[in-house]
Amino acid sequence: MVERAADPLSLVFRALGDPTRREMVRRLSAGERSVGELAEPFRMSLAAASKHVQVLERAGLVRRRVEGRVHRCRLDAERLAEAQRWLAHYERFWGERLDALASLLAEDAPDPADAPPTDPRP
Amino acid sequence: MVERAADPLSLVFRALGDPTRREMVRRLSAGERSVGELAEPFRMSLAAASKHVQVLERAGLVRRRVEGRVHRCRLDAERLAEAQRWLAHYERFWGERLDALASLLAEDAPDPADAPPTDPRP
DNA sequence: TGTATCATCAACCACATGGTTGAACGAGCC
DNA sequence: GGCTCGTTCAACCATGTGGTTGATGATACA
Repeated sequence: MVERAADPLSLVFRALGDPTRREMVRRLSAGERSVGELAEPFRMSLAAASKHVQVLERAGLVRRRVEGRVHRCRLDAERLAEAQRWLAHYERFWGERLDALASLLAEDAPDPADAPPTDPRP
Repeated sequence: MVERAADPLSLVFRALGDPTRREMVRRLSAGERSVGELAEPFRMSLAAASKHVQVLERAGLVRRRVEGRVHRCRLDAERLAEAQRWLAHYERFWGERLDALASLLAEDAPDPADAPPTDPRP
């Protein structure tokens, strides 16, 4: 096994595949948090929480600003948006309502082929 | 380490965190496919592809109908929609345009608190 | 009946992941 | 200087993941 390229979209989806990290994202959506603040609600060591933050950071979901000895994290929603755009291609399968939304989106992000995103094959 | 509850949303995001499986989802969006057909584009054994299909199935993204000796798979988009709804709570972070879409959605799925989804804490 | 076909299962391998503890590092503060 | 605080690092452990090969089980077909 080799070739573990880890494309950005996979990193994002995998990062969101853990409830601890989703909760961190949720709390970051209310504003900046230090690593310690992010760790606080969880019954786990600070080191473990720190690793979760690193996963979010490597996925591009979180940016960090070191300020003295505290690391302040904030949400970077661009990757979240990419994940949502990937999912948006399948909206037509769960209702017309969302479909309308998709075409709204298509206006400012004109999608050449209206086909689902062709994720580069491995 | 125990307690690996594997909540549905985590299963969905983790299932989507692999390009092979995303490509399978993309191909399923064009219609039903047998496991063999799903495996065909990939340079991997049928057994490996079959495991990918099982991951999608356990995540609730795929449903399977056994018909003689072939297993016909089709996309079940409901879980995709759940993932998209989770992401939709963060739309306001990447632009007003999508925000409008979110409020459209809010009409038929009135969100009691307009706060981000509070994923049950571990 | 035999034989090919579609798919899974079982065992295995290498590496990733989520957690721990203890040590280390860098900043602030007395 | 020396202490504390916020955070990471390193080593370790158990389990999950993505792949392989070979055997097995049904089903279709000659």
